Amino acid sequence: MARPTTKLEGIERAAMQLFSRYGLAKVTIRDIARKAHCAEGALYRHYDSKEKMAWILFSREMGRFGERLRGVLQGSGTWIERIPKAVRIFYHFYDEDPVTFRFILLTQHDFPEERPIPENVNPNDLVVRFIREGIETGQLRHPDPALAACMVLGLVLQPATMHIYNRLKGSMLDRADSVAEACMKVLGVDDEIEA
Amino acid sequence: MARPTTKLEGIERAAMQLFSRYGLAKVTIRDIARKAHCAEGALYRHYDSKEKMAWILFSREMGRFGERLRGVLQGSGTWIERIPKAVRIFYHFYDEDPVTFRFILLTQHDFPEERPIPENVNPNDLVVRFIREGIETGQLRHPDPALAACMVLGLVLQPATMHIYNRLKGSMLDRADSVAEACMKVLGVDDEIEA
DNA sequence: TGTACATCAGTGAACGCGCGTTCACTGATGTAC
DNA sequence: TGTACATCAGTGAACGCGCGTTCACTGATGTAC
Repeated sequence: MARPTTKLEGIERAAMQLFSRYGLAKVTIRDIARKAHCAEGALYRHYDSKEKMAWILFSREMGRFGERLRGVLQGSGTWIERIPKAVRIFYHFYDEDPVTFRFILLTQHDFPEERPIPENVNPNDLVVRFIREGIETGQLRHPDPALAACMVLGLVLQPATMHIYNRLKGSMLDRADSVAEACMKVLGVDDEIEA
Repeated sequence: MARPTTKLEGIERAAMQLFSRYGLAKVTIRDIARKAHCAEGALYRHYDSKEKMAWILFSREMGRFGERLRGVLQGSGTWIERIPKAVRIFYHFYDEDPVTFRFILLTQHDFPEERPIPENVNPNDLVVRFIREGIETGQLRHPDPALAACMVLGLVLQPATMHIYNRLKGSMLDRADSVAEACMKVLGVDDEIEA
């Protein structure tokens, strides 16, 4: 983590760190300003309000991650190969930038329904679409793609959540293959690589 | 849902409904009092503070659910049979009392570390213990019980979370067997009942 | 080059709203004798 | 049975703290001529 080069960068970094640790509601503008070493008013040179700032940060980071995930789920390689790749995207992100990952995970439910995550970066939608593709191309049979998507997503996210609360320790990326295998079992595309 | 018979009951019901919908931070004492048709001061005849009230409600409901889950996970029947039973406990609870379920799911991360869920009702701990039992009795081989527990728990909870946000509709209990099957696949105890 | 003006990020004291909480009071119920 | 007192849930106006936000001001940078 390089030192912030502009005030704005410092404000955003401080906000993400505090939000990811304490949640939107418990963090005040003064907290952010103090951590970013600037005046409270500085924040309002860049954002209309605390709530809008939080949303802008959230949607930007969620957007970036969603793009990466989409790149893999709709990318090259066979359909099955993309599953472990996708899990690795999640856990690589978690290991590399835990602050941002936790920020996304913790604050995702704090925004009202008027602020939905765009469909083409929403992980749940991306996974649903991926599973539909698997069904259409005959890689997979499943009566309920929406349910299958939730299950697989929960399978991947819950270990990360538990890592945040110290129930799991160490690298998440090291667990990616193990989790990916579980995903394939759930989807019923377990091709017995366990040799 | 019968009508509340005492003021306290009405306050608690109103609080749970509002908390489960908007989260702890966004609900005010006035909101609760208005919904419960009582004065704001009434709340303080029963609780020291808003925060303590929330914690008391949370730990009570989590405790009740944890007891039920423990009853199944440590109960009668073969080890494998307890898996679908446990999933049904979750989803039966969700269908029967969505307000309480959502309240637990939504507010679980709002309490500081000084207020941990007791180990013998914490679902994650219960599942870890259940999986350890499976390993010890040779029903199951798994290198990492903590990880397996997270995965299975996520598998079960994420569909409920998605139901809250309207990505899934209808009965959750109807999906219990489907989800239980996925759990067994993840754990590697799939005994091909798919006849 | 120098002068005048515009722009804009940043400052931090001040503002004022909203919230959790308090408190003097009420009325109902229970208890002692 | 009646009287005196204690207890306690409930009331709602009032309090005051903490917070998001504002605003007059500063200093740096850019632009026109």
